[in-house]
Amino acid sequence: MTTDIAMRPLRQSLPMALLDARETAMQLFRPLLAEHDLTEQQWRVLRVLAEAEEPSEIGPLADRTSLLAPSMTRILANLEARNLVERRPVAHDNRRAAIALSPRGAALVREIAPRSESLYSELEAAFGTRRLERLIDELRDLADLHPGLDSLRPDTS
Amino acid sequence: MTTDIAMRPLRQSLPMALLDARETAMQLFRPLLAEHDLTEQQWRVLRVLAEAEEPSEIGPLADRTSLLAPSMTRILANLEARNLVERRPVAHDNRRAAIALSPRGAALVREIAPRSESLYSELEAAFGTRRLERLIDELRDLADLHPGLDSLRPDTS
DNA sequence: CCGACATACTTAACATGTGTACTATCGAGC
DNA sequence: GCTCGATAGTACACATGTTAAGTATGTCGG
Repeated sequence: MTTDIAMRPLRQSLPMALLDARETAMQLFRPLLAEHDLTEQQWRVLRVLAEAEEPSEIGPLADRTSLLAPSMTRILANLEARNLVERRPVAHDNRRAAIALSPRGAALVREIAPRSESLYSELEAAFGTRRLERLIDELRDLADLHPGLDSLRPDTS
Repeated sequence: MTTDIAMRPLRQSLPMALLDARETAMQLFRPLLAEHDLTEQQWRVLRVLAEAEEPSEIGPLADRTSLLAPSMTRILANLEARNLVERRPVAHDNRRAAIALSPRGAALVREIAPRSESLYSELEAAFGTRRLERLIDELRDLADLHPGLDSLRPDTS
């Protein structure tokens, strides 16, 4: 045939398996977030701010939410406009800005969090709590390969 | 504190672990695709068409690539404009269209595929071939929960 | 036939992903 | 104080994700 390539079937590739698994998991949570007009990413930001319990600068916030800086800029503009977060200056450095949950944002987190945890429990029940734990450990190990994999890329000088 | 929510740390949540793992894996492949001005999604489409060896209708193509129909419409418009795929009518049904790899698209797949497989092998070497295999199996099982999880969602009638 | 319903896309609107470029500020030397 | 390089964040451009609405065609009962 014209093509005749020896390549792994797409279904057996890791990136595709990760994508499909994630999509399955998120379908469980998306309706809950949609009730409050939150995207998955907006919810991640609110969650991290709630965990932090104190204002976070934008860079570290992007790291902890696994969002890129340009996305973070837009998301914060959105959340700020809805009065869910507040932006504050940082002492002695006018480049930086710190973000804190507003009272309204904190209230929203308090409302959603228990329902989110409840859905998560059902996921654990369906897949197995221990099994899910082990799966997450494996995924974390894989994600931690990141620095090592860099050296395999062709453009590494 | 104002917030004081009992919620799983974001780092230990399955969706976040899946996201981070996927990002790590994709960083390995993105430079290769970028050399040919292909996005990850465009590459998935080309790959599936190459696997199929015959024209695929748009719906099934969207399923096999895990892309949504609106994304597929835009991606196909792009690939068609670059002469990488061709659109053909389907007999006896003018709603449908079939998509096939063009000669140029097939050549591109032949060029990229071996290098992609080579990178994948390095990933296997770094994480462990058997271990990666088991991980993918677990992810597939998780993705297959999908129909079962639907019944847990609040809007199920 | 024909009109209600279903099917296969497509379009539209808004949000995020991704790479690049830009601005403002900061810090270290001089 | 000034300059150069680094850092924090933003702006831009294009592609995709996600949901809802729209369009064309097909199918089936009456």
